[in-house]
Amino acid sequence: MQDTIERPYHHGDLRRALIETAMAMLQEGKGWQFTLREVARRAGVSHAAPYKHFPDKAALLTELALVGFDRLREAFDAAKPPDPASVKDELVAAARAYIRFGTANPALYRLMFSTEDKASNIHLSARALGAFEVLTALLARGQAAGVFRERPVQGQAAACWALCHGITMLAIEHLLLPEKVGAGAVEAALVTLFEGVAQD
Amino acid sequence: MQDTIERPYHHGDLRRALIETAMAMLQEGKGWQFTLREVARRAGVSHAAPYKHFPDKAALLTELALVGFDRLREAFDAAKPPDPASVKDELVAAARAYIRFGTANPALYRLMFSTEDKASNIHLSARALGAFEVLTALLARGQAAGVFRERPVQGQAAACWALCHGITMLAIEHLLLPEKVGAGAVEAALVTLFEGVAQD
DNA sequence: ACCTGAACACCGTTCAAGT
DNA sequence: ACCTGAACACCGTTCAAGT
Repeated sequence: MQDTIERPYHHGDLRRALIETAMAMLQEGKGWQFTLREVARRAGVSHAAPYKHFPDKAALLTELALVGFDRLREAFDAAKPPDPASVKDELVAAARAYIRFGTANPALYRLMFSTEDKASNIHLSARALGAFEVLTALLARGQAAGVFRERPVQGQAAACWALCHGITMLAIEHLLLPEKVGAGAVEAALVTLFEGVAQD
Repeated sequence: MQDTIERPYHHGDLRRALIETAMAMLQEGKGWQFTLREVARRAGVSHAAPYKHFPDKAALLTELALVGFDRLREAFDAAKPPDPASVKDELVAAARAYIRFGTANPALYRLMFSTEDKASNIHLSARALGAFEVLTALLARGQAAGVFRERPVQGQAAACWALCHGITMLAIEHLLLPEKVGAGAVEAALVTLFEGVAQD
């Protein structure tokens, strides 16, 4: 939106500005291959300034991924159906929210789930697995209610996560095009998943 | 294995040598971020020589991905159960072979399914969707035999593909660690998938 | 405490020139 | 036809020096 911001010698909050600028560039197209030097340029500082706030580019990417996981959680919360809802509806809503988040933010989603270009994935896996635990809790409730098949929850959760992750990734890479894979492939895939999870 | 090969001014088959060297470097660790200059170095030619065989680095990456799809198909063929086998066994074998291929060749698999760093994905999507068609044929046979639920095959195939792709990707990124997600999460996830596909 | 400017060791890519 | 060497316009990262 805005171009270089006018500022004094000291940028008020350069760290935040760098994150925001980098996030904008990430979404803009070329993925995480944006240039640290251009981030600095857009933020209106010298190309060396970012190194006072991040040890290297990988650290900035990690920061972006963490923001991504926060936003994913917000998307979940926003998608949660109003209170008296069946577990099944909750699962459906969560799955749809997940896929929508990923396809709406392809570069960010890819970054969140790729280790090869980021620093210590320890915080990242922590957040990813946080979401995973919400999922297992949901499935456990469904099993207790007799709505879902009684299977080891971890495996059931892995199936749900993997299917949603897979759909999201394939959609991002334009491999679920309707003319090849059929219109509504996403919806249909979810049906098969739910038939595997739900009690007959 | 071997270091720089001795050769005369004209490398016998530089194109093939470049592909092989690049593939080795891809597998070696740092993913597709290997350097074209180092590929040339290892192949024993100047850093400009590759440009006589590939327009740019993206083209070489595309070539590697194509080789990857060929190898995936070979893995499928090798995993196909001996002739008098149930469709169900065929599906199980194919799924396991798929996941094993991906986890055994993480960098290659990632490359095969990421558009952002490669040139024209048209040949690539063609090969990916070729595998997809094998899958739909398999599912159609299963439906005809009354073993699988009667659902639009494209959607059922999308579910199978997405789940396997998701498991593979998550495993590659070390997010299916047994201590977090439970031992045998992969097997368990496949069970849930098959329960969604198979007729009760 | 925070930022700059010059410098280092690299890239990918191009192109005239060599064999 | 195939390859080299120098050159261009970049990177990420470092570090002494400025404010």
